[in-house]
Amino acid sequence: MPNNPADSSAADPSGLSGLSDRGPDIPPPPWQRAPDRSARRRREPISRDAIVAAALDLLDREGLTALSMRRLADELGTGAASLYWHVGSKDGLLDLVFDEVIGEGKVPDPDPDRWQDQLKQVARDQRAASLRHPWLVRVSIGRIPMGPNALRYSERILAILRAGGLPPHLAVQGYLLLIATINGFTIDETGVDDSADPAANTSLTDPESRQRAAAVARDYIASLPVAQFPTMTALADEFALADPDERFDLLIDIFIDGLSRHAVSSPAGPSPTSAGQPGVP
Amino acid sequence: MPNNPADSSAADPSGLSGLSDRGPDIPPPPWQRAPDRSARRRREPISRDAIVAAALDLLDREGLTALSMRRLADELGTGAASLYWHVGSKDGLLDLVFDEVIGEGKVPDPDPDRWQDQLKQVARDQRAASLRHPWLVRVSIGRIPMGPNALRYSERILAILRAGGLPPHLAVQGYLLLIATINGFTIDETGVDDSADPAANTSLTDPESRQRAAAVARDYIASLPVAQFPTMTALADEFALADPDERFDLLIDIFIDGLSRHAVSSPAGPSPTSAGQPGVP
DNA sequence: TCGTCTCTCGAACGCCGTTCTATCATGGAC
DNA sequence: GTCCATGATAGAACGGCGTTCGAGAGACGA
Repeated sequence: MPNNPADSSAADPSGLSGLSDRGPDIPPPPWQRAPDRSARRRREPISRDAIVAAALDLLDREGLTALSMRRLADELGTGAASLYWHVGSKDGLLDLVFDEVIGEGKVPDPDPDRWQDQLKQVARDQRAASLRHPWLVRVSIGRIPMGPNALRYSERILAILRAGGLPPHLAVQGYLLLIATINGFTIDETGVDDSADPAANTSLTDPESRQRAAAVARDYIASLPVAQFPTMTALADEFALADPDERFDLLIDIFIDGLSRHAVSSPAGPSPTSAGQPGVP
Repeated sequence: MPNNPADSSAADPSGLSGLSDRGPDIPPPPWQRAPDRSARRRREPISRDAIVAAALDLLDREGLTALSMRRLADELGTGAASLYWHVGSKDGLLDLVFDEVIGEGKVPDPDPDRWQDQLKQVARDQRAASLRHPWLVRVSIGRIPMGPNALRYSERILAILRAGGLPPHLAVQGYLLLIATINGFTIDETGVDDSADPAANTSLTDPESRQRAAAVARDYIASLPVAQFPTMTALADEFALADPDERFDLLIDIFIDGLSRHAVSSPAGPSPTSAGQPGVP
């Protein structure tokens, strides 16, 4: 009789479910741990939200390359196969994680007089989020943002563009281009990969190591043959002085100013109420 | 050529790599074929250029996911381990492939009166190259372009910017932003991945399937609750009409026009000969 | 002839995403 | 109280990946 019926009520209440390990009364060998199942069993059923939260945590802690289904399952104290019941695939999981992070972004209610400043602030916030989660842009690459949070996000940005007087066509084009422009800037700002292991995420946050890397690049460019690279060698210092914050501000200034000038010269009716939508004045 | 990348430093943390199976002097059993080695031996030594060419061919034919070291070695009639003697790593190989493709791009000699048109043409050419090689932008992501062709490419673009009268700082910033902007646009234009297998690369080239995908997106957006998404539902048709060519032209118009206006309002001396470089008038 | 150097490559290591399948726990139907 | 459908877990395996190791083949100068 393999199990004591008195104390095993939690583990095996049916009593003799007996089978699995063949012989009727041969106890399972000690080296293959069949028991203790009750300890971890019914730990509490992992939920899809818990998986997404753990994935987000793991991504922020160790970066994109550290996220594997096995590793994530370990983090949750379960097996990799269990995750597939909840999220379908790794790509599906990344869909959920992406939409979760997009939900962090706050977009203000449209103010027609300040639409350009509002857009610039949205752009800065988006870049800040991408620096906070260096894996974000890379995850977003092949992904059409159609989660609920992404839709809300798009809705509010488009509302700002329409409130600013941009005609429908230019509003949509401008929105798509704004996102693409921000991503294009941020994607090579977020380095090769991620924090790796020992808080070595120096390429982004630490200004000193960035300074050092810039100096190396400058020295290399300056060392090129002048006859073949007259312009670059003359501009070598400028490569070292490149400040990402300043460059990003320059980019969105160029973009939003240019977009607004295209707006006034657009032939389409500038009245934003042409579509009869209630939320946009 | 003394560039053997194998430095043979300790790569086995467990230490005990030597063991597994083989005995000291047991001859190989006849059923495991040691011979016929002479038949394929000295086929002709594969070169680094041949590897790069084969990788480029494989990428263009079947896309980024199809490129693995094993697959590429098969393509060359050799073993995967052989490639590592020539290219060091897959990443090193991608460096070479990337620089090879960058070398395709032709940048005109600077014409001070036409610098904006010249830059726009460079941008269009770069986008065309990224559509011709849909894997290009994805390969370029974590990669600092420092190969010989990339340096020549940068030199010529910077020469155009300087010839246009942009001060040194703005020329470098504008160059970096131009590349980032083009990449940001092209990266989500080149789809999820690649041609996969049966000439199914419909997402980019075939206008009909793109039309159909746009119609699906429009219908989905139009089906959203109007109360929650007043702006998006009103603009649903615009999402279907989005023409990438037109959108790209709009983007570089906005960018180059904005850059040129920043140039004239810049405090730095606009004389392009201030650095004493011979190649730029 | 010998030794050294360049180059090839089968085998293995440790990872990956994913699937199969056996199993357990639970709760409603009878 | 018993039975069964269902939700959920997870070990084992499959095929593939990048990379390394070590044995060896050929070329070539001494």
